[in-house]
Amino acid sequence: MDLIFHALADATRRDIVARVLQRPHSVSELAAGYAMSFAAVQKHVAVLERAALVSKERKGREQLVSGEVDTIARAQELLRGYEQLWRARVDAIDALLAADTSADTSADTSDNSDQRDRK
Amino acid sequence: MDLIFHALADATRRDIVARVLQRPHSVSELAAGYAMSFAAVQKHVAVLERAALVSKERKGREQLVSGEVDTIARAQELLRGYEQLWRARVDAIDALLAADTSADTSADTSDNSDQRDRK
DNA sequence: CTAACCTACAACCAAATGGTTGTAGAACGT
DNA sequence: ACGTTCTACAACCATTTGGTTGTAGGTTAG
Repeated sequence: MDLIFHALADATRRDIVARVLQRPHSVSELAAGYAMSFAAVQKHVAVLERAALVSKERKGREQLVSGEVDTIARAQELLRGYEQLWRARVDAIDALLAADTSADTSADTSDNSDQRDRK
Repeated sequence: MDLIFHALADATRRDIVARVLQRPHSVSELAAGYAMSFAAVQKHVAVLERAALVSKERKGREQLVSGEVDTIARAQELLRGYEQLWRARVDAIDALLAADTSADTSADTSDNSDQRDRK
């Protein structure tokens, strides 16, 4: 997972991912689009490949680079999990507030409010 | 965006994010959970703060660190955009295949296939 | 006031990153 | 067979990163 996010933490690499998701590109085809040496682009592709965000496939003398959407989905699910953690916290606060505003009708509300701060 | 993904490319920092999304923690409270010095955890928090993934708020002599869910949502949307690019490509291929199998009925299908490889 | 605690920041160090150039091997066109 | 093209990899360099220790400033407790 470290590899995935590290690979995405660079604008050039994100641009490469966006390109090869639309259609496979050869390495030199990709390199032509950036103001840096061929070897530099090659290294960026290697970083993406190490993170399984792209895959290379020999096609004659050139190497076709394609995007791996499954890996992107995995990263997305992790972020979604974080959002869920946050949502659970907000829901707990809301429940607490709701119990507070209707405290005059029910006698004791402390019996069901202690399962939210469990570690 | 570089800052966000770079900040998430470390297991310790991701763990910190998960913790403070559930409830705010002080820096020393966070540092107690990891096998490294206080200053190291402080640096990790600084990286997360620079990426706007967490925010600090003075509370007496300690500093409360909270998670910023909006920034997480922004990163998630970027990944979702990548998935959309991929999906558009697959749809185009499907359309191409569908046109291919029914090619004997329609004469030419190449007139509307040139707006997808624009830069 | 003094001691203990939480935080901030600087200096330092080993290792990784992001770029360069150069060399070398395969595959293709003529 | 030969030159060109595409790719891989090594060596090198400047900068950043992730960790350490040490010092110093505020804030709370006694």
